[in-house]
Amino acid sequence: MVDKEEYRRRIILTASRIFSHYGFRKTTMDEISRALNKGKSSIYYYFSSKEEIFEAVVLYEANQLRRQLTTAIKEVESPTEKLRNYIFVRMKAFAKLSNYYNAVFDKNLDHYEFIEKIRSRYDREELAILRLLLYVGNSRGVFEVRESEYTAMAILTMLKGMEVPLFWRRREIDINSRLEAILSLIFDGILKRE
Amino acid sequence: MVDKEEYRRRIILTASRIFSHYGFRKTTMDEISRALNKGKSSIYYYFSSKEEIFEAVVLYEANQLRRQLTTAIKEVESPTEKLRNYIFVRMKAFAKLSNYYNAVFDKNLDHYEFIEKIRSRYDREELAILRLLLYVGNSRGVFEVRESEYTAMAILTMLKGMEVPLFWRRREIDINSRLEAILSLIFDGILKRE
DNA sequence: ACAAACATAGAACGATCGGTTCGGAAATTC
DNA sequence: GAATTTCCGAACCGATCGTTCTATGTTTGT
Repeated sequence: MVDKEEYRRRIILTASRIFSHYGFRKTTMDEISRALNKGKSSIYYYFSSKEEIFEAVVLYEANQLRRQLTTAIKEVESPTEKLRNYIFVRMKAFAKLSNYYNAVFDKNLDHYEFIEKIRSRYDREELAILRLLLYVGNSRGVFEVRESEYTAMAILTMLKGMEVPLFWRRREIDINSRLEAILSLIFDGILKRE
Repeated sequence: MVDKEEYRRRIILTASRIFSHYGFRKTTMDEISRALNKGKSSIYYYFSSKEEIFEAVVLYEANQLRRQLTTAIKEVESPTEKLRNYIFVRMKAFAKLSNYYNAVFDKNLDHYEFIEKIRSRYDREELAILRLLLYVGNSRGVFEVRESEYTAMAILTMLKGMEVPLFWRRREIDINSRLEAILSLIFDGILKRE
């Protein structure tokens, strides 16, 4: 292999697929290596442990989500639609981002530290984005928000509140209608009534 | 618990859900019992081993499929639609019936005997149904088949041939278009051209 | 009320599994 | 052809998992 970094990427992609299906615990190094047509011990040349692979996978997926979110915002113009897109993409993504939850809810995996680190960094980013969206909408006269910081936090709290039940409920319809409900709630409390 | 048989059923249902997600090997007795809010060893009062549970699950799902197929045939009138329905339901069901394949393709599970038994019985049933469909279509002048027995076997062989790749390919579109292709092939070779 | 049966579960056990290490063999680079 | 990179089989060992055993609670029949 010419580029070591490229091969690490391949491992991350493959491991991600298996992790997302079986979770951290049930995924074995043997499976990962077999999926890559390599010997089990060869993986250790690129990653020093199974956990390190998992960390890389979670980080990778977090970055994926970040990109999805920013493009979703840029896609539309009006602040209303930006916020709407943001929430939709976020929720849909989290519904798929099962690795994350497999790890968080696997009580036997008590090494959350790095996940907590990613999560808290992520929270700050999300908060900043939401505040920006609110601020722009405010100055354009579309929103009417006094304290953008706390409103952003309130919205984020709502979104987070939706994450856990999202994990249990399977029906797509349910997710969509719940999203619509949340959205209409947020907008009715936010939109300037003329 | 009043009815022991009822509780066996509950175990089968729960185990089926877990097996179909994780496969035979990765599913632990502990998980099954936890999902039932019971102690691990309590399960052994109803089933004598993990394999016995799995056998019951496979049998249960096979019966489920049988029912689906017969109702799918009864739903429509014309022989063409009957055959069409039959093949569609069969393929869709097999795509979902992952337990079966998890077992068959898990090379470490070398106790196929009971699966082979179910399978061969199933083959005979399917063959009989297909022959009947062809026979009825024939006598109604919709099909033109000389040897319904061998034609039925040929169709069954085609269907079986589709099962394995079905297991690897993920895209729904692909399955559908392949199904259509198979169907049009079968019908063009079967339908009486006037 | 009290056996007999039914139902449950905690503890322990032996076998297997699975993550990791290590030494060295291929393959590639210089 | 030496040096470096990449790969892997074998082995280690702690954890895991299916199963058994024993004991305790719970229902049923009389």
